[in-house]
Amino acid sequence: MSSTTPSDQPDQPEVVSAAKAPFRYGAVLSKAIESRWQSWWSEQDVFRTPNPGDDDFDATKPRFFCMGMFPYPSGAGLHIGHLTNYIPNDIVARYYRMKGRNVLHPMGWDAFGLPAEQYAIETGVHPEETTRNAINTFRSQLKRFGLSCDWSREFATIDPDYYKWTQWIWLQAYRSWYDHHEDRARPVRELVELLERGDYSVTDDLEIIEAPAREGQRSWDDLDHVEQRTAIEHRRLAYLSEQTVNWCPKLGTVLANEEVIDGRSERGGHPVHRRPLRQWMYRITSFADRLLKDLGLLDWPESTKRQQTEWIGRSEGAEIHFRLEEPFEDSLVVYTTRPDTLFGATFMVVAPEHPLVDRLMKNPPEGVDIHAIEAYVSTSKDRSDLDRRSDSGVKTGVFSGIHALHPLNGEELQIWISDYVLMEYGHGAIMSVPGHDDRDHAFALEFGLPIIEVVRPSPETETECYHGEGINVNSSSDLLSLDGMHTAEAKAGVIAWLEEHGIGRGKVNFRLRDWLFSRQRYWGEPFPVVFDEQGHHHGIEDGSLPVELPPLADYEPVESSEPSPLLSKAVQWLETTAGEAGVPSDELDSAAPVRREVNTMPGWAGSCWYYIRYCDPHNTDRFVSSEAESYWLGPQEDGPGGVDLYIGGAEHAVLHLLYARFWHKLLFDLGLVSSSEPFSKLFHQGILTSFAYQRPDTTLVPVDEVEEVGEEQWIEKATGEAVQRVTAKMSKSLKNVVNPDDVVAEYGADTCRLYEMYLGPLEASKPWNPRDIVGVHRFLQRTWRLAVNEDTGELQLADEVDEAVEQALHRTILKVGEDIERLAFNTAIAALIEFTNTATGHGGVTKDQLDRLSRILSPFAPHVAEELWHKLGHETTIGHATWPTHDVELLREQMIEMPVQIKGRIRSKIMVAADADEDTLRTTALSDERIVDLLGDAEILKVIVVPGRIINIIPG
RNA sequence: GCGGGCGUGGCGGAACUGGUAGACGCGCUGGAUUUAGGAUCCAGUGGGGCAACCCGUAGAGGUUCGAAUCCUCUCGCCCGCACCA
Repeated sequence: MSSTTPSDQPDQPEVVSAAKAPFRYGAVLSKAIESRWQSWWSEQDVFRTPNPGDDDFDATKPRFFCMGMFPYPSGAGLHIGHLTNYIPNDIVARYYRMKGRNVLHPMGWDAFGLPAEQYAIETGVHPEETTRNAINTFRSQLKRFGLSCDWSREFATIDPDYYKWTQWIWLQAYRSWYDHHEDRARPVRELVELLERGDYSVTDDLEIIEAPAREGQRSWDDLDHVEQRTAIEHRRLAYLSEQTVNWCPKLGTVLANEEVIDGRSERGGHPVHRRPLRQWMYRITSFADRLLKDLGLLDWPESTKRQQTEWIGRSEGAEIHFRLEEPFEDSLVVYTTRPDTLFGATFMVVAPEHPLVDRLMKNPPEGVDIHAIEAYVSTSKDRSDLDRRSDSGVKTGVFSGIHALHPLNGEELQIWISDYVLMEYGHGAIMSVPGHDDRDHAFALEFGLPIIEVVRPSPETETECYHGEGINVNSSSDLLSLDGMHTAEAKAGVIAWLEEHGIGRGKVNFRLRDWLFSRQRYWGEPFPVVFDEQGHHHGIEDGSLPVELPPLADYEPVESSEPSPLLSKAVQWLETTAGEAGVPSDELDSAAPVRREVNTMPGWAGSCWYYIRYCDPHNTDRFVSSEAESYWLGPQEDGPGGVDLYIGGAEHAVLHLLYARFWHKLLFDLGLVSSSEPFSKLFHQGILTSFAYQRPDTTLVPVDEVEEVGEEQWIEKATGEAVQRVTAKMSKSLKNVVNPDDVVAEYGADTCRLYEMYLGPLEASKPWNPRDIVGVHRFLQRTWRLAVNEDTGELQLADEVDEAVEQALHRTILKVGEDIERLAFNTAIAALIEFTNTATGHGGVTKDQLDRLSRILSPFAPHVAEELWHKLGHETTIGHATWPTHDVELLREQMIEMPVQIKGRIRSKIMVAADADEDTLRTTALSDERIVDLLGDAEILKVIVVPGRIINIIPG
């Protein structure tokens, strides 16, 4: 590394008021220091991280890969909340670098997606341009904070060099299937081999089964080309499917389940309607069990693991076949988690979308009131999810006119149609047990259906609608008796009986659904797939990637009830030939006309694997080299591998964080990455709030519409009414967003970094109070003054080591290191402040002490630390200095003060040798003057001695 | 409704596996210095009391020699899920 050091003196401050102390640490000086070192770091490429294979790579060092969730560059620019993500990362990165690790600390941009497109529509400027501008703004704002990122690894998800591989990964899924025997994803060609060999076979419905063909079943070779295609389609991990989807007319696109909250779009809060549509899906459900199980390997916040657990929603129960009455020959299949309550099933309910309902309407049996059914089905179709949810608990429904037979007692059970049963879960049909399920209970009461009690908490206790486990009653027939059994036993009993009679089986169910992956928007990755004239899809060969997003002048969505992908406007682009598009020649003749897929990928696509690309961002041959991948992401002794520390907002708990895990597992199965999980340790930073003003009716008033009229008193300008100051999440509409540039201008970046970390625990939501910033600024000022003469700018240091200062420094080195490792930056900074105060009171620090102090300060305030470091004569960056060591011996105090309690109340304090044994402590405490006085001649029953902690005397 | 988390000075927050509650910062009070300061330095700062001492970690109980920390109930706030059978 070059030793060129910029001039030792900062630019001469210009402000008159500073004339008295031109080298006092303040806005002017901090700015000079910060810009000097920022340019030096960047010119000298100080934080470039060598990769395995590079000349300057040191393979003996352990790695540390830490990153924040990359920002979505918006037109509004960086705000203070972004920094709660990137500053902690930078502190940790700088710390581990000093502790001798190879630190990978990159930055990039999440740049495709809806908000950028909407912003472009609002401003009339193309998203490519607005997004590039926003990236430039974000980059320079972030650099102003002195982040020690390796900027040479920067990329954006909209770079064709990047999304080429996003498309490539999608193709890996498209070309894979899930082997449930081996519990892993495998290439489709291996599935074809299994079918060709006859190990696997195909049913008449073209479903692949993992067993050889049975007598009379057609073999793979007997199927025609289209049939073979269809069979494979049923297995691809990226597949086209006609599904009921969440269509948001306002956003002009469909949305994934994860993006719909309470029937509204997660972004914008627009109503979402359910409608059938043919869309690209990801078979994430195949990974459900592993996504759930492997949470156990992760050092993640419990709340996030819980959210993913609930989202995946594993439940154990049974599938039960109820025979339909004559003339139907088949049965109605239901899923239940309480097979033990089978004797309590008094009717059945199917969802309005259930196939049985269709059959009834097409071919109504005698006596069925078809009009009522049609009316009900059509009403529920029009109702959104939001309307369907009956908060009041009132249930709607209609009798289908037909019955099913209870498998155990032969009773005829009415089959009802109601939208409280969801087609998407289980089989879209339930057995209703109104005695033990609230919803069934409400339905039974509404429509006067029978209720039977079959479980009691104890044999004597009758209850109204008991959901818990207990003892079975009223559960006997000629075929089976469960009476007197406990719930677990009864469940097992029913399942065993069902399996024995072939009318049901134990079954594990998941709430997780497959991931709807297409969007009808412009600003996203195009799918690397085309359709031939028969409508069959063909993946694009690797060599023809990326499929570049065509420039489109008119990307305004048409608000309509019919989804219409914007890319269908790019007529030139979408009509092409197989050869032009890159369809393998053994699939289609190169001259064959094809149409490109006009849907685009959702905003989540690019963020599903960007951490992998950071390891090797400029690779043109592979998405990542295996050397780089296994070094930076490979498994470690203490975890599954992946990013060592990932910091980001909790709002991504079941979106990005679940999707990325899914992609990673897919890549892992295909041997493309070496770890089974992407992020071994995850941390959520808390939200920053700031002052907002509230009317008496609790509505909030924008900050600039409020005037301060006295101490702690504010009025709304427009009305003159008093408003109350509260803290609220920063938002554009409340105009209470803090711009980091303003803080930097007033105090400098080091102060801003320090303040933001000093506010409180990283994970907590905390209020931003500008009044408090001055505290940490003063700390930097005092630390500076501790070592630098404010008139001359020269170092002024103590000659003699003061033992108290030396000991305090060792204690601080230890404390700061420990606190950084547990991400407790607020207490680390408090320790630094304490040290500076101690040193100030003891005549300052020596040169050697300043050397160590600047090193432990440097992760937090890198610029001022770098300045001090160079003043000490160092010529390379402090960022690569080693972390100072602490002497354990020195930390051990000779004499310590110990509290002495009588009956748990502190009555005195004694000075004792730190290593005094229990007897000595007891004797010293009992002979303490005050203790003797207070005890008088009372008998002493007991003395509790906790060495180093406390002595507690219990008199009689 | 279900699940989870959190309630500590005027404010932000400290307090390791139960062991001196209030570290550190803001604010406030007094003093020093300065032509002046929203600068700096020193001292003080949970409440009550002259004091010994008493009371204090949302509230009420409990366990313990000892509880902010563990247990039970109540209240308040925040987050997640929400007809998933």
